[in-house]
Amino acid sequence: MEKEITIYDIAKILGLSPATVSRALNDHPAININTKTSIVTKASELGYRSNTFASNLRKRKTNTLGVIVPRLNSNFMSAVLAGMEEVANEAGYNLIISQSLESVKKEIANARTMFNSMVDGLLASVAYDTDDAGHFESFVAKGIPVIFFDRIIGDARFSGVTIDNVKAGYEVTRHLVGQGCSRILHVTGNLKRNVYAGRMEGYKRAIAEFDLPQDESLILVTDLGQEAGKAAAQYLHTLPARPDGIFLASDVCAVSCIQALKEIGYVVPGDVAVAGFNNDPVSQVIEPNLTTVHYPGDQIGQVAVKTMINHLNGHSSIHPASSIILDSELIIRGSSLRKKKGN
Amino acid sequence: MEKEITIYDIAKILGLSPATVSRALNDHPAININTKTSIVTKASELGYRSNTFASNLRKRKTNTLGVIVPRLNSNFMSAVLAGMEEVANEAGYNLIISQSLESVKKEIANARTMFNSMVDGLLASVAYDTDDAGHFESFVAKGIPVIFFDRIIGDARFSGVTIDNVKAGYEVTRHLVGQGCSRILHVTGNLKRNVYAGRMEGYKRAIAEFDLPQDESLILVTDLGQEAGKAAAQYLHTLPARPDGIFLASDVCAVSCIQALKEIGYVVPGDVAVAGFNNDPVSQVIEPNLTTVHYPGDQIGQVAVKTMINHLNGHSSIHPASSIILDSELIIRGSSLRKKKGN
DNA sequence: ATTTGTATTGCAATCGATTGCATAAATTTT
DNA sequence: AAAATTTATGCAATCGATTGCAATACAAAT
Repeated sequence: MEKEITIYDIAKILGLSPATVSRALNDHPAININTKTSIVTKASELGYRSNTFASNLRKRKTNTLGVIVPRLNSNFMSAVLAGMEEVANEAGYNLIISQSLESVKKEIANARTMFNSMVDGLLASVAYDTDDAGHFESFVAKGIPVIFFDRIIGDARFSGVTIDNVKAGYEVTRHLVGQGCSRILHVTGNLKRNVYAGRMEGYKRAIAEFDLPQDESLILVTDLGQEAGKAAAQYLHTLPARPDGIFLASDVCAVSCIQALKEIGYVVPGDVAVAGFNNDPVSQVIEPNLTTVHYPGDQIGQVAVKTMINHLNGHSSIHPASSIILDSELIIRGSSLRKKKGN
Repeated sequence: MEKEITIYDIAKILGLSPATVSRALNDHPAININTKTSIVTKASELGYRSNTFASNLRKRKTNTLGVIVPRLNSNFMSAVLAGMEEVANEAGYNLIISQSLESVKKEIANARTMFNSMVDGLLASVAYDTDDAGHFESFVAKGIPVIFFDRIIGDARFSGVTIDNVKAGYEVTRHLVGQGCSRILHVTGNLKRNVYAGRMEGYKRAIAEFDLPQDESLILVTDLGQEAGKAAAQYLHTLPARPDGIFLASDVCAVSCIQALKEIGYVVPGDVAVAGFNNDPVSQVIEPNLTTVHYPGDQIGQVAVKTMINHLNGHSSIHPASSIILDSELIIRGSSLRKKKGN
């Protein structure tokens, strides 16, 4: 554990002042090119590395972004993170990542940690049950930008990066209708979350537009887990007026639902057409392949971080309230295809 | 952007010295209980937050662990990260995560960044092509612990957390043999990596033990991607002496292989029994369900971080060279089941 | 030769928290 | 009552890098 080289060491060796060394290493224009070269050379020769803490302490900036997600281990989220990491890394920012495990309590704790770590900005996708943005107030108060992604909070003080869930939900439902479905069950998640509320609204719009039954018993609020998928299949089986289509707000849930439906004896899409959401890898493995909505996780991550960094550099003028809406895409596969033509 | 509260502010208000305030906030035993209480109260009243940089600068410790992974967006890796985050968070450590995208060059750059960020310890799973531990030397030199996980480097100066890949590979192969397979194709990844080399060695041992053909044409080195799975199916189809079993070192690859096999017209497991590795979610969706090895990602992550933190706290005495081997488990499913009984 | 300008470099304070050592006050021992 | 402890607090240096404001040197202009 040898001692670290500091700018003082370099200064002493070269007979210069620490100030000059510091400037040279930061490529300050006022330093003579020869001096600069010799300093840089000597620095790398000695294996000098800048002490981030001293630097951060002085500059009051951390070059670190905080990220809070509900869960790390979902296909979608890891795509988001991969996208974030890519952009952040390129711009010289580090990411501190934490997961709330869908618990508001842990989310609050994580936010506090991020706050105390003095992140330059915060990127968050909120937990299932989060009611308000109280735990993000402190960031606002200190002028630290907060950007929500995917699961955003409808609050005028934060911007968000997401897709048009209403439109996507509408398109899925319209597609099912186009395939001849006339009673469509919608399986969704906690409606506090924009993503699920939006998809449901899209569903309802399409239902209304095509004069289909607006039956409350056709909407099932669940946790969208694997069990929920099975339960949805059972539920459908018990309904007197049997639905002939299901739109589930998550692929993982949709897949287990299809499995359960097949077990009960239904034919997909013959008896029941099924559509999911997310374009998870499992959607291309289940038989029949699952109709779904491609959800650009990596793009969401990239855009969120890009927006954040631009904002930190003062290069942008995003209104706090503005949201960035990325394109999603309906992907039609076997699980809903009953007709050869049309959509 | 109001100004931050510092211990000096608190000291002034309470008529004490910054030293006392600092000690009180760190629960130093020499501080009077009443003094301590009043300081803590006032601090939270003012919304004081400790400046990590000043603290780190003085303490020469960052409470941050660096993590380098090949890719963030795989099911296995996100499980690992989730496990890591859980343990780290609980112990008050932050994680800085970066991905090499399977590129040695990026891995080297990431290592340098981590080094310059002065992480207290480094956790790494190396890229496909990484040949040596050169870029981790600097950590060793500075006495910063490095722990590899999953894809470890066989170097006496680093410890690692992984599973017994040889044993797992052996068990998979033995199982296939037990199901009546007599020509088993093994599809693997870059053999520089212990995980693939180990699985292959296990495969070879079983092959030798049961006197099956040790044909080099039965070993296929690929990148284990989806395309590789399809290619493997095609390859099998072209072999004059048709294999009746395939052991692929990754589920994702195995699943696309099964799909391609079925497309060509093979019956799984009737014509060809298939086994994968990782227990990825897709293994339970493909039909027939895929026989695989459960790979405890979250445990690997948890253990790696626990080991690291114990080491940092001086609580442990892991020899640098020692490795921690976690249990894996053969999970038998339809894709390899030809007989009703036995394995 | 004097003034003005320009290019480089240094001085010294600053960013907050920590900690070894010293001091002061309160308590106990002799 | 004086001495020895114990308890509680303060002093001041330290951790490295940054930066506004001089200061110096040398070239150009008058």
